[in-house]
Amino acid sequence: MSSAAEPSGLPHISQANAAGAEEATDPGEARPGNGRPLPEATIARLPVYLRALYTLAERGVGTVASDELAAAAGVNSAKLRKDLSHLGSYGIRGVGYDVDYLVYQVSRALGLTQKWPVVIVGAGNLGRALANYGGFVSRGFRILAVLDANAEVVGREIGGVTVRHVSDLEEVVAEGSVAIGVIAVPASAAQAVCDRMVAAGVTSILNFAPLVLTVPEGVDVRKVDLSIELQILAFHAQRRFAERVGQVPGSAAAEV
Amino acid sequence: MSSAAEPSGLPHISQANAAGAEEATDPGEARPGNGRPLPEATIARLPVYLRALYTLAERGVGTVASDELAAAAGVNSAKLRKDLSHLGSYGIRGVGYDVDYLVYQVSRALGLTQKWPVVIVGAGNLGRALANYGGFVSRGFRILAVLDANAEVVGREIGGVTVRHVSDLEEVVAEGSVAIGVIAVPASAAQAVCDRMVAAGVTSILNFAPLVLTVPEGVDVRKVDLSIELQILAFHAQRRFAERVGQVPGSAAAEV
DNA sequence: CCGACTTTGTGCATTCGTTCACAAACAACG
DNA sequence: CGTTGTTTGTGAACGAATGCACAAAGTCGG
Repeated sequence: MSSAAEPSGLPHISQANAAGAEEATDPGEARPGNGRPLPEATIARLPVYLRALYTLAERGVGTVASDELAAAAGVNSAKLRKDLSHLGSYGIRGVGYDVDYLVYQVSRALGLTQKWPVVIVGAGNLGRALANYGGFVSRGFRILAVLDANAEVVGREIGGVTVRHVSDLEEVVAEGSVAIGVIAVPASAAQAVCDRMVAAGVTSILNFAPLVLTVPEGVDVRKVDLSIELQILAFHAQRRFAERVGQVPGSAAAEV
Repeated sequence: MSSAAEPSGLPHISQANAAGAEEATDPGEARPGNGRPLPEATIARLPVYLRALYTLAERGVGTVASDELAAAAGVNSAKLRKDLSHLGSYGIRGVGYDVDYLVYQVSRALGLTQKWPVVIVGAGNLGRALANYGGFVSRGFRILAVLDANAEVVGREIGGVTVRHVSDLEEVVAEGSVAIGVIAVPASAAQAVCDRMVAAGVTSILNFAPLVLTVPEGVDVRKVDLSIELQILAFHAQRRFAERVGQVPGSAAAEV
């Protein structure tokens, strides 16, 4: 239903595919879709585009112009075009982008055409939220195991898998060739879990614990801090109030 | 409270305070600690510094050099110094920064010297995780209410407050002069909750639902997407694997 | 009181990211 | 087949952020 219908309107797809620009190094080309560094800022936005594209596809939209997609993703249209241009030339001038095709290209660029096995350590509220999170389970990732140190929760089922004890970490990583680990434990336990992950061979770690992890060279750590964004929000709110009142905040909320 | 003792070692504090650079517009000065725009990138890092500072303070550290603090926060020391210099000149050359004093200054810059009342909508796993999250409750924020549409969870206690029905949203916002709202509901319900928050007078919204919210001018929305970081991680993991195998990206490997 | 030493704060160069504005490319239509 | 209209892809100007490297400013020991 989505956008599989609309075969006649997409001559460029077969063309682009037939052109052989898919995998092989395109000689004479400015190698746009292949071995270009791909700016970090662009990488950070691709997931947003991807989500917007999925939404459009579900709604049955077959083709989308950069203006519309940009609006749906909440960015400038010029920025969107430049971002996508780094992946390659996948649009049709005068028409726009084919939604399904772009979904595929963005997914491929992000490395989501395969399903990455993920292990989550920590089955507290956050770990449970992650395991049940749509964006995790759906495209690109497969939760191989959820681990916890608390014997209380071991054995329960969360997000389709049964919680195992954290002592199984090395075993799980080895068995499933897990490269991505998610840390959703309290800050006090995070570094230890991290060390064990690294020792077991995990090379990419997503850290939700509020502390800076120390890892050896070659291991990629990204952190999501639930409170940092809130603090940034507070900063802007304060500034807005200060402007309005002409004073430091305090009149509005502090007295209550 | 840890390093509150150390009165003799801080001659500069009284000096800085006495200098009157605290609140009033300092004439002739380049107004460093006052009405300077304060770069967005700096704002985003201040919470990280603040956390590192709290950790140091708990450990009883009274003074810290930019190198150490930078290491604890995971950034370059030059960057740290430049960031802090935007707040004012709060270090002592040859010594470093007083931890407690810097905690206060960073908190003040972020607007966290007061406790912002926050309302959380959505008492699922994520909402519960947020309500129990240390960084939320501790300094700077006070969870005024947790709301949910599910009658099942209404009445339960989460993070020190009793869950109320989402229909009380307007009432809660008005009563508590709430300026910050957190959305932790499924994507399908998020825009509706957002609209009601805005209508009730909330001007800062932290969105955990995986969609782009539409808000009128003057409302500040920030989003935390739990899966975006994971996807960025996947990208780098893919690139690393591809390099190792000598597949797709050839330029990166060739450059090294 | 002075000289050696340490660490901050910042001017400057460079890199990275954003935005504008427009030519090239394509579809649509007569 | 040519003309018109639309939208992409990108060169170029601009702005923001990073990192270097060093002078200024302070401490500390004698």
